[in-house]
Amino acid sequence: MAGMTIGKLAKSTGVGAETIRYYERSGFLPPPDRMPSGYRVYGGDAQKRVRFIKEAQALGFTLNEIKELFSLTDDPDADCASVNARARAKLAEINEKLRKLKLMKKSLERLSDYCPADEHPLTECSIINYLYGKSGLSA
Amino acid sequence: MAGMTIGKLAKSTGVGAETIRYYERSGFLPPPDRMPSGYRVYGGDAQKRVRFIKEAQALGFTLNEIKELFSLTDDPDADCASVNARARAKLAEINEKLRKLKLMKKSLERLSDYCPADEHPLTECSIINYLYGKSGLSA
DNA sequence: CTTGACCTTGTAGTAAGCTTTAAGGTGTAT
DNA sequence: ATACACCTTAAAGCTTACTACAAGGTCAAG
Repeated sequence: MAGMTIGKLAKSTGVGAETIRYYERSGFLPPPDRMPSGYRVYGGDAQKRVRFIKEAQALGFTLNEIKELFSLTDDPDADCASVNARARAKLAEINEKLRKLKLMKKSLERLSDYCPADEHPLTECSIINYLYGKSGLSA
Repeated sequence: MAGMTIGKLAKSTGVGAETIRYYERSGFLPPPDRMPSGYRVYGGDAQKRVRFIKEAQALGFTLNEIKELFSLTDDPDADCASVNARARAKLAEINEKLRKLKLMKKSLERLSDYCPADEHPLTECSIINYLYGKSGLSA
């Protein structure tokens, strides 16, 4: 597990080596040890941290929010409740996105179902007319 | 309705004047007439076009897709079916986003419900442990 | 010892949709 | 005639999460 180069870490975590360097540059990963040649050397901790990032991203957290989660894990006063609050805040965001997407879906479905989808000219297309504000075509 | 300056058009459509200029620069709005001073002058067509953009954005279309819709309305051979195809393609995209967000939501809800959300130290936090890949809890 | 894969740095580009800045000209109300 | 809001331009900046150079140094295999 010890002594990975950046390429091995990248492969073992499913990201590109450039991404690892980007994470380091941006403060999402701590600067690793170096070989005499200057090559970065990573241990298991780095692997865990990258996996943490990937899992959190899959839950919808941005990199900056993930940095906050890391800060929490470094804070001896932080507790479960503070992490849970972030999870619930993210959940609220996701629910809001879901709400908006469902509205889009409904409108699009209604428009699409109503549209005959044949060779009607666009002046008679209910979708186009809707987009123009339902009051007729000008262009 | 005739003879609006950019500020009036912006106000009447709910966007900023800079946004109007940006739309023009990027080819989403045609270049308007000018007053002798160089001020842009807009009529009702511009208003309709901006509203079209806003409505289409609310349905999830990107500006480039909206430009395509405008091209269709300028194409005498375009018919209802070609517009409907775009609406259905957008619908498919939205459904895919909905699917992913619902997965996130489910995972987050499970993690958050399982977390005691009290003063437990983070080493015992099920959310953090899940993110580190240590937990028996599956998302 | 040579080949080729891998590593280093810094810089810049990508997507999308604006927003801001700087430096200056115009229209109108008092 | 003097404020003051509004207009003009080109260009850069913002956000997020990378991705792609360019120019060079290093390591392992054969």
